[in-house]
Amino acid sequence: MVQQEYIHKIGKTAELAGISVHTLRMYEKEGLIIPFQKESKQRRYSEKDVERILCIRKAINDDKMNIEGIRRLLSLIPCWKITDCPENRRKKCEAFHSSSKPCWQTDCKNGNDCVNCTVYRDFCSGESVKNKLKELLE
Amino acid sequence: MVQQEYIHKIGKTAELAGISVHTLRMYEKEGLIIPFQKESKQRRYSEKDVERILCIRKAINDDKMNIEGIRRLLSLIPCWKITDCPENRRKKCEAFHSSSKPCWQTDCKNGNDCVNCTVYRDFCSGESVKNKLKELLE
DNA sequence: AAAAGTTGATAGTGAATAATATCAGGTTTT
DNA sequence: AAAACCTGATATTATTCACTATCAACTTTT
Repeated sequence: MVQQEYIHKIGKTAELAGISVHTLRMYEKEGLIIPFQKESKQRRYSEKDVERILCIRKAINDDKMNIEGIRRLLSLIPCWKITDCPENRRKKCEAFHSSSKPCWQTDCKNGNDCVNCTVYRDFCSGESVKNKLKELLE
Repeated sequence: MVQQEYIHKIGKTAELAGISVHTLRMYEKEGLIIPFQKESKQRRYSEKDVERILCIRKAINDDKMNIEGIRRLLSLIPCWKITDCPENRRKKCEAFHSSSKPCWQTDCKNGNDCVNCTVYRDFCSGESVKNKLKELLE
């Protein structure tokens, strides 16, 4: 369905983002990005993914945050509110309780594919999270 | 009024927190803590301040966040909602717009003394911020 | 008057971090 | 069949980070 947006292979993506392939896989292991993966396990990235990677690099290189800090900041995204996660599901959901991992690194009980989930897709910086809070808190 | 709780001088506080006096002043310059200051400019710390310092040290030593990350995480506290900051005041307030500095490091238009403000006092970790978000988002 | 505090420098240290590189053995894509 | 990918190591690098230490000149507390 949305698969056609995932056009870049990892080598091209790394080139576009100005980093090495290894670093890209590292960001993934650290929970900062989720690529689309084909059945063959090969990764594919969209233009939006490239933007996200650049956003993360900005946080690291310009803002001087470390990866742990970025991950914990993203862990504050109120996924339960954004996805309207019902109370009984929240209770059991690691994502709701954790402040050390973003929801897409947990056992999120919302059946969505995180790659296409708005909670993952729409946030990569403190600014984007804060803006969402302003919206949600009226 | 609340001044009697600020009982420790900087040397004693550093000792209680297990760090050097210099590091304590560094945390202050970095925007992580605000000590009470007498007219003579000498700093005084409460027991709660000591706890806050230990909380910050936990984030650094155990969680491996860096100071920039902690500051930016604290910048997400929805001060405007907590203090019921009216719309016209928000507009002009740096704290409302910034995601790089906590409100107590900005020109917050709420006339409160930040040392005694709940926005400063009640939050020192991602967990405490997330818990507040849960409360405010119903 | 001595001890502890103040601001504002400057310098140094050890550990951690982000990132690159490379190897191996295998699979997928082109 | 060659190029690019995969997982999973290991090693190395340069930089940054948090922190300590020390100096100076001055002020406050005890």
